[in-house]
Amino acid sequence: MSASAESEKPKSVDFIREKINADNQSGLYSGRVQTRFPPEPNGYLHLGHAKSICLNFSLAEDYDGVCNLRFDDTNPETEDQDFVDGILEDVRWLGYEPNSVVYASDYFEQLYLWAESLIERDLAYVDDQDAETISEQRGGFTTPGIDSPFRTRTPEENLALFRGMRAGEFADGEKVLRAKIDMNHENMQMRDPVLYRIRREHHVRTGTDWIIFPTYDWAHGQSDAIEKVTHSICTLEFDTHRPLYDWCLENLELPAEKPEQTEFARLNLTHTITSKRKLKVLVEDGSVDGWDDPRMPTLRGMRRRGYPAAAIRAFMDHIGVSKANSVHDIELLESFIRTELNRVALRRMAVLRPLKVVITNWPEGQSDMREAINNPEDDTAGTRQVPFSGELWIEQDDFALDPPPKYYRLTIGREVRLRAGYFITANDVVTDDDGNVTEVHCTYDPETAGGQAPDGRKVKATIHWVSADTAVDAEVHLYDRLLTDPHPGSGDTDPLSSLNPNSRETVHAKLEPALADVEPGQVVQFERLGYFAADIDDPTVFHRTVGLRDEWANIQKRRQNS
RNA sequence: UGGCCAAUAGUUCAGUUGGUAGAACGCCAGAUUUUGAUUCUGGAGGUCGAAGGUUCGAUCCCUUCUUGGCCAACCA
Repeated sequence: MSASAESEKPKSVDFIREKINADNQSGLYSGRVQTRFPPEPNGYLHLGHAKSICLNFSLAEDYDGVCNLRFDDTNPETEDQDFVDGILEDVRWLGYEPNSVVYASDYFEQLYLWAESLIERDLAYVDDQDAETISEQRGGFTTPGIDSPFRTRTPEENLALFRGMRAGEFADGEKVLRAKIDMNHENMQMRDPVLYRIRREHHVRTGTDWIIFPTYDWAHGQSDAIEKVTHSICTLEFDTHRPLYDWCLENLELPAEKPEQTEFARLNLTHTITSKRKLKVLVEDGSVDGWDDPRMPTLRGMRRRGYPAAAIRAFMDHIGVSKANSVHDIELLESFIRTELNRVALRRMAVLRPLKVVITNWPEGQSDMREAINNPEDDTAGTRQVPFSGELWIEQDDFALDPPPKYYRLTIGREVRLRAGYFITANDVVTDDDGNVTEVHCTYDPETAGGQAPDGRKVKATIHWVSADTAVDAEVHLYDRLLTDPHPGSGDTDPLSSLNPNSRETVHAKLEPALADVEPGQVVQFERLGYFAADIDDPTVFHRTVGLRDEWANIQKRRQNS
């Protein structure tokens, strides 16, 4: 996974690497490259975070640098230990080991001291007004702000008040510390932003030690500086915070060269939302089974679904980084999933919608073992024995009484191959009262054991099957897009309004016996159907990770459209 | 409404220190195939958002416009 291994042809350099190269050239950080992934532990990680993780960690790898995982735990209201644990687990699952795991809350004392030094230099003041008033005074894009009546307090007064805030002399919300910058600044972020607020809330790590908490703007750049981060990568919406990021750092004594913030466009995918708030709604209203539901774009959801971490990394590497807002097609991600799984997944046979086949010339009561290849892409995967008998399950789709044009599969009078088995010819059917086929009667050719005819005759189709007497029953979940709208939330619609009521279909499948032994979480290919992941908790349940490319489906679609 | 960011095949991105463009995915066709998969080969598909300007020459530089995104939380 190292940069040198996969960059045979000179890969074009993105704007972030361009900047790093320039910084290395100028010696700004003496060649050091340090990044960080800074999630707030208030939810589980999703695809959007994955882009940031891959970017930050691969930057560190490429430049022989360092990347930390830093929990931005500055707001005790929403944060939770479960999220801290879950995030660390997810980062490791994605394939990255942080240089160290750190917390913004580790720096609360330093941050506090720095705030006092700001006050001493008359660069910050305590404001007694409430949030609403402060917001009103901030003005608008075209109207200037208004100075707070408390803006002129002396440093001595402010220092005493700020210490009182820390000591618990004031109620929550009664006072805040604000930077003293410019209430007329064209950038709203610079109109005396709030640096500290009082919040008597239990903090996951500091408990009740602190009742004043730094805001993002006061904590983030300084945390970067304390850790000696060189390149602080964040998403586009923080670009207007950059002047504030710089202002804070320029007014403090730093332990190293000042880090610099660079913004990139976040990842958007068709049919997908990556808003933590919206995902939470889905979890809470029961639209999905939880944060790790296989339909969720969370890392836990994708893991349960069977998405290989390597495929997610390859996808992120492929889409690259830019400053252009973009919506990637989820099919592109899926193609990376298929490419990876095609390489590594064991082939097995499973029938999702079973139709009984009786082989009328099969010797009564005899059973047979067929040898099947485990993975044609990987010789070392070997073969396995699959039991065969006179009663089989095949896919309902693989038999047609009245076949459409170009249908290659089984129909009356036609011979097809059972994969790794025999050639069979359909002769007759049994139907129920409604005329549905419930059983197909076939004859097999004993000469075609293994799937080859000695006389060299060919068949058009090879279909999969499972012997009825040894079949393993399983519940299989088939997934469709969670949201039918390719661009959920566009044009002021509610992103969740296109929730697909049929995003999960459960079928009762028949599996070959070898599938009773899969490991929890293991992904296998059900031949001709797709890739399926054994559930992490209950490996008798399978989730369809992604289907195979399906030329037959395209043919039918085209026929329908014409 | 002010500021910032962006605009190149159907989609997402490369690219050209200014000489009219490439990849991946998708689509189509052929070959191979005991998965209608994989693999391989080929193909279709672009007035490089618009209008002006600078230049021998602009997709690239400049101006204006258009379109989209973000920003006015004691969230991050």
